[in-house]
Amino acid sequence: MSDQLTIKDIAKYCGVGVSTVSRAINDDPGISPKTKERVLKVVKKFHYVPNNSARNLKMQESNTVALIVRGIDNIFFQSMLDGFQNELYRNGYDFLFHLVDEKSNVAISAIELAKEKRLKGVIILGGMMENPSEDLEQLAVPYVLCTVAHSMYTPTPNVNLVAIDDAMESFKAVKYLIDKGHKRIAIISGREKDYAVGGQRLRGYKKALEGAGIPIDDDLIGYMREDIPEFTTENGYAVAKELLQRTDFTALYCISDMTAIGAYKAISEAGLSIPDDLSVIGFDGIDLGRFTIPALTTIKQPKDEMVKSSVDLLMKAINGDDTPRQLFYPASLLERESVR
Amino acid sequence: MSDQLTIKDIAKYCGVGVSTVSRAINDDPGISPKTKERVLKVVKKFHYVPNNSARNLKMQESNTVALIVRGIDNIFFQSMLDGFQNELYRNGYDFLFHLVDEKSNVAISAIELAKEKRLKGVIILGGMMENPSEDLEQLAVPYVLCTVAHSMYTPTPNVNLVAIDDAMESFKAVKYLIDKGHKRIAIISGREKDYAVGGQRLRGYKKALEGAGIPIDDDLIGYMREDIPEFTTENGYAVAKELLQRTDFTALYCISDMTAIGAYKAISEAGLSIPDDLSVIGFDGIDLGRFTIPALTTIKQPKDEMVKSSVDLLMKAINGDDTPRQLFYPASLLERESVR
DNA sequence: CTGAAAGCGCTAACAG
DNA sequence: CTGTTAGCGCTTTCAG
Repeated sequence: MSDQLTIKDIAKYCGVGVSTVSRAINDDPGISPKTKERVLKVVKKFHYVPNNSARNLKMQESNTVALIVRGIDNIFFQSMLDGFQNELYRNGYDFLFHLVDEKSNVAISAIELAKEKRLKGVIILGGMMENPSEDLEQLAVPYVLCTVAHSMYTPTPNVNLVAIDDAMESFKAVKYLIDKGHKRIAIISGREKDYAVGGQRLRGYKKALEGAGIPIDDDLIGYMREDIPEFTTENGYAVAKELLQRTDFTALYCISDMTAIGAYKAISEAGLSIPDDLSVIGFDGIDLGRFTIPALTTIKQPKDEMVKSSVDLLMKAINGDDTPRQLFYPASLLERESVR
Repeated sequence: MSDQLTIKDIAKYCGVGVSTVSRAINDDPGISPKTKERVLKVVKKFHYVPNNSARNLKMQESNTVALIVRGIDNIFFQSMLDGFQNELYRNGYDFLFHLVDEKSNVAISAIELAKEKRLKGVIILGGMMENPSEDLEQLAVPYVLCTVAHSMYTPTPNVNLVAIDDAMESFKAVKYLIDKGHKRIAIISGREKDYAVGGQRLRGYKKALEGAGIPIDDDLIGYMREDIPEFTTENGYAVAKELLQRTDFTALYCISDMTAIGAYKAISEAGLSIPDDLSVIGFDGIDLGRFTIPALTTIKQPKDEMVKSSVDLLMKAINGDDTPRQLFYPASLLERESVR
């Protein structure tokens, strides 16, 4: 717990100027190997590390792209992190992961961070943004929104966007169930007031039912409980339990894999078996779904492609291409063992 | 994508000095309400956000404590995040979560971050540190290590430490199995070269067996595969499968709950049933374990207490108490349904 | 109550 | 090759 070392201290100790120290630690070619070695030895000896605030402040630009995520609990997003990091590295950029807490405003965090770190670009992952181009107007660097939801009736915003069509994919899931002969299909949807991802997926559910001439029964619609974190196993368990007590059905559509895993438990406790008594389909395609018993049939989001093309879009934008693009990727039906 | 606004721009636009703007945005009392309002209106109008690098550089101190974690994949650590954040807020500190990637050195990241952000304190969560007090010598602020492992034979380091006794708790798990009458008990351990958490837990396993006069059979020891991320469901699945093919046993001890979940799958695929044919016990006590079928019996780490006392220790240290303490918490056996 | 000016620690001209 | 110095954007004395 010694006092804070600065570049000056190192310079003084070595009997050189601060710029020489700076050159040494930054691999600047304009320094003699001897001096460099001498300086670096001292740096190491005292474990000197430069102050990044000073560095960031001075540097006109960095080589860093930040990935900003709100809330860590989403396991689907977590599984994309590595991909982003690698893809960015591959493109020669440093990667900065920045978590913003649930209460904070993502847009403002992004703007702050961009200034602070002189970012080259920003990728925002997940969450919901009503007016991206407006909220992010002060974001002075290129950015792309990856699976950022906007509310149902907002026209596609004028920004770089990578996403899936939640309503359509949801439709696909339910259609699949219908094609399998199911008529009474329950859903574990998002929160009742969710007009973003949850709302869209619920919309797809209703559309599929209507398309097949099956009347919508409100008893079959379960909304995630407000008193339990969203999209969690626990919430899925609680809602499935309610559903099971309230009414009958032969298939259950869970708008996220994690909630489906909770539903498994409720179903098992009800003495029912999957898929013999009840079919279950999930959404997301997380790895865990391979290991549930039975393995979870689900709608798999093409996360690798989404990661890759998010980065590609950002690279384009960084390199001066200022036409924003909206890329919607098709998800795929992953048939495993939970539907019959 | 306008140009970067600085405090000067705002000052100029308002026709005031920069210090006045600074006072306005920092709620400094020494400013007339009128001017303040006028300035803030302009700030809002242009969506001005100050540059944190400049701010951090200038500020002599912050009010921030950082939580540093290496690698996000550990679901057990994830479940502690919220607790840390709340506990720190409750103590009046800002919370900064900082993720360092697998390749980087946690100690250096901590030192850098402390300088950059003028941190008040640091909590390091998880990972492994051979010589904490040495590696962190340049960390100029108080810190505590929470569940940071050190290798088997290192004496307890002279730092603030909150942890469980991995070997002892592991012993407890295996002892429980033995008391239930099991003699052939397999283990899914960490990587073969893991001398930290994995090694300790393996040690506890061996000790329990020896204590009961059961000879150790290397065939019963499964090491996590090197080609699959550690402590994952996938790894648990792969190792359990190998174990099942290689030998017979009536109980399986998995040193992490996530790997146990993978083992469930392998066991199911082998046509065996839990706990009738095979008992399984995990380690960690993650929420998911409640929802597996059958619910997972496990050793539950007292994470809430560990979080709270990590923060307490840090508060003490920040307030001048410079006696480092090592707190080892007892874990508890959580009997659910997977052992018989 | 307000503005001018110093300086946080660093990098990058620039001059030697 | 090396040292001196300006200045990144901000907060904070210090005068007014």
